This record gives sequence, structure tokens and C-alpha cells, in this order.
Amino acid sequence: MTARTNSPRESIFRDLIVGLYEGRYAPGQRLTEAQLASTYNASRGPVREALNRLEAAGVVDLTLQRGACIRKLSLKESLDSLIIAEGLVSIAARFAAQNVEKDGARERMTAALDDVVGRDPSDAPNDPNLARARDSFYGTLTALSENSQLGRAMPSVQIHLLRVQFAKIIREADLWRHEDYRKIAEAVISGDGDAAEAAVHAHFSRVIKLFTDQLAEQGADGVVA
Amino acid sequence: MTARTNSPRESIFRDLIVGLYEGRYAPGQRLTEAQLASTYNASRGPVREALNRLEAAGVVDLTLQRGACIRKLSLKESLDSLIIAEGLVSIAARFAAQNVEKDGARERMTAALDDVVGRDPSDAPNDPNLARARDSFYGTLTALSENSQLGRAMPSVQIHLLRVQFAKIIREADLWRHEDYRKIAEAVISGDGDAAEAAVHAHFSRVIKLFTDQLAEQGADGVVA
DNA sequence: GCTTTCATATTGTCCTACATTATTGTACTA
DNA sequence: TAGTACAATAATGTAGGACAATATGAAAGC
Repeated sequence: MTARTNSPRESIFRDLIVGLYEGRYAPGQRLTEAQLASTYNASRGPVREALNRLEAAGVVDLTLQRGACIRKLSLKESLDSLIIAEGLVSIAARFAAQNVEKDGARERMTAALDDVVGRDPSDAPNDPNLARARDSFYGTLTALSENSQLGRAMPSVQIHLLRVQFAKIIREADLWRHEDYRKIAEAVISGDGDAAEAAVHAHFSRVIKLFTDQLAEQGADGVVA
Repeated sequence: MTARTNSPRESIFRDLIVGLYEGRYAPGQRLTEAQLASTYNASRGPVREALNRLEAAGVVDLTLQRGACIRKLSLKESLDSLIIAEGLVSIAARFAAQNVEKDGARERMTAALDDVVGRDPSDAPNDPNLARARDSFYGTLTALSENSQLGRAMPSVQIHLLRVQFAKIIREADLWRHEDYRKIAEAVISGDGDAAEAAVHAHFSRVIKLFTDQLAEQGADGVVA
């Protein structure tokens, strides 16, 4: 809608994120400018611009004179991101519920929910399609909230990164996925902002507790490099 | 602390934000690469990289084939930013209160408060020093919260931008500045997370109400270009 | 085994060049 | 005079080459 996205800079920026969701790029992976330039048939200029934007988005770690690697979150950073995500998704859900009478809001919410729960709970937790469906669920919530700034603040990519890195920790909470998401969606669809917020809180609390516990345990064991 | 910041890219990035706070750059202002390059004695490469990062931070609007200008927020975008800021500052305040026993936390909070309230309430609302003091107050809150991701998500620059643009609207709420900030700081210092959150909510509610009203009024009048 | 030194690779920046595109001013027409 | 077509100008987006500064890893020396 807004812009032609054929430009190298855009392509690289988008494909790196898509590639992250598809598993073509993994946390910690080193990215050299030359390699990216050759991969995307671009020169170093656009590559560097894309990397700068990716760093600002929190996708990439840019160390001076060392270059870029896909960001690798610590447990603490992950927990911090989850806390922020809870706050922002709460806002999204509350306003989405407020706007649920508009247009095809209910339909979109229902579709997004079906996309997430229309999968076996025992699916591979890092299945790219599930990741996309999850992202789309939160994306729908954000879109329905009609807050133009939520997308910028929401740490969606970080959440994806931490899911990839700490799949083991999250697995337990993922068993509630269907139930949690359904409750959120139903609250939104019924226009009940308070219930929507509560449902979001219930969902995130599970995950946050797992990370808090893990962090305490790690702290007791001593820090691992 | 972390990096030499003498590099052109860093200098440009930082100085543009500083210049925004000092009034050297104003919302809507056009920025051409050549002009920036000559101003900072750099070539176009680093300038473009800085601009890309500034766009990701929401400081600059980058239109394809048209270049950059300092972002100009609409009333709606401003309101959206305020809503997000309320959510994130609430989180910051709650956790800051939790951590208030640590180190020099109380001292830092007190100092930040003094810096804001140690000024006449009738100060020029856009006084650069006041703007910095305000930013420092929220910065302290964020720092004390010890959430490593809050800084990334917090729309601090946007808040500054909207303050500059809509100084008139905000003026009324600014009369409560001393009282509001004092309540937030006292709640944090006393370690009462709930009270801190409530104080933050009280403060933002004033501003948000002004913008909501203004937006409704503008909607009634018909849109103004 | 540990440290030092050196070779290599990569980044950060500069420069030039040029196609593409937006903007602007001008001339022409009705 | 108003409005449109068009050309001149300016700025962006990208390519490609060059080089200093620096990190990384390997070889050499103790």
C-alpha cells in the first residue's frame, strides 16, 4: 500500500525477519555484510542500512567493529520482553474489545483464533506456520485496537526469538495455548475489555512464572556464560 | 560506557535527538542528506544509516524517494503514544518501587524529582532544560525498574515531539506537574508499587483526556489539513 | 601450556558515478 | 487568466572501488 518494497534495503530487512520465523536464520548466527550482499544481490550500502534498522528493531546485535549477529536473548532479557509484551497486549486487547463492533472485526478475530487453535496442541512448538499464526493472532489484536503506535512498541520479534531459544521452558505453558487464546478472543469478541485484559494477564502469567522460576534457579546455580 | 561514540553515524544519531530537545530541530523540518553530511562533516553513507535508525526510533519520517523530515505527529498518533507511554511507565513505576531498596535508588529518584519540581510551574513549557529534566525523571524510573527492554519500547522521543507540537493542549495538565510527579516519586520511594501505578495513571489520565477531547472536537469540526 | 606477534578478514568510512524519481519553474494553450 | 504539459533541477537509492582501523585466529616463541 504505502511503498514499493522491491528495494534491496526493504527486501533484506523483511526477508531477514521472515527467515527468522522460517528458521533460516537462528539466534546467535553471525551475519557478514559481504555474505548478505551476495545473498541479496545488493551492495554493502543497503545491507548496512537494513542492519541498522534491524538493530533498532531488536532483531540484530550490532557490535562496533564486529558486525552483526541475530540477537540472542538472555533469560532476563526474555523475561523483560515478556513483561512489556503483557502490558502492551493488554492495551491492545482492551481497545480491540472496544472496537469490536466495527467492520469485520469479529470475523477477523475469529479467523485469527481459528488459525492458532486449528492445530494440534502437540505440534512442533517451533513450527514456522504456528509461529506465523501466533504472530497473526497478536497482529490482529493490535490492528483491531487501532493504535497506530502499538506495532512500533510491541516486541513481537523478541517474543519469537525467545520462543525459539527457550522452547523447552515454554512448552509447559503452551499446553494452555488453545484455552488461553480462546478466552482472549472470546472476551474481545464479546466487547468486554476488562475480561480481555484479564485473559491476557492469565496467559502471560503462566509464561512469566516459568521464566521467573528458571531465572531464580539459574541464579542459585551460579551464572552460566 | 559501552562504545566510542565518536563515529559519524553515532554522532548524527545522537545529536539529532539532542537537537530536538534543544529546539535546533523542529517537527516537520526537512532533512536532506547533503546538508546533514556537510553539517557533521561526514559522507552520505553514515548519514543514511543514522536516518534509518532514527526512523526506526520514530524520530524521523522516511518517505521513499523523498527523504527525511522530523516526524510530525497527528493528534491521533499522539494520543496513541500517550496510551502506550502510560502502560509502559506504569510497568516502570511498579518495578522501580519493587527495587527501591537497592543501592542509591531512593537518592536517584529524589534527585530526578527535584530536578523536575525545582522549577517554576509557569516555566516555558518547552524549555529545553525542563524537557531534559522530564526525560530524566522517566529515565530514572525506567532505570530503577531494571527492565532492559523498557528503553527500547518506551516512546520517549514521541512524547517529546507531541509536547512540542501540542504545547497549548498540554499546558493545562502541566499545572499539575509538580503534584503528579511528586506523588509518583513518593510512591516509588515508599516501595508501594500499586500506589506508584495509580499515580502514573492519574497523571497520564489528565493529558490523555485533553487529547481525547481535542480529537473529538476536531472530528466534529471536520478534519483540518 | 601460555603469551606474543603477525596475517587475514571485516567493518566503518569516504569517494565517485549514475539511474530513478519528486519538485519546481516555464511555456504553451484554451 | 487559469490550467496543463513539459523540461530543468535537485535529491534519493544504489553500485562499486578504495583504504584505514580493528577484531579474529593462527603461528611462533618462551
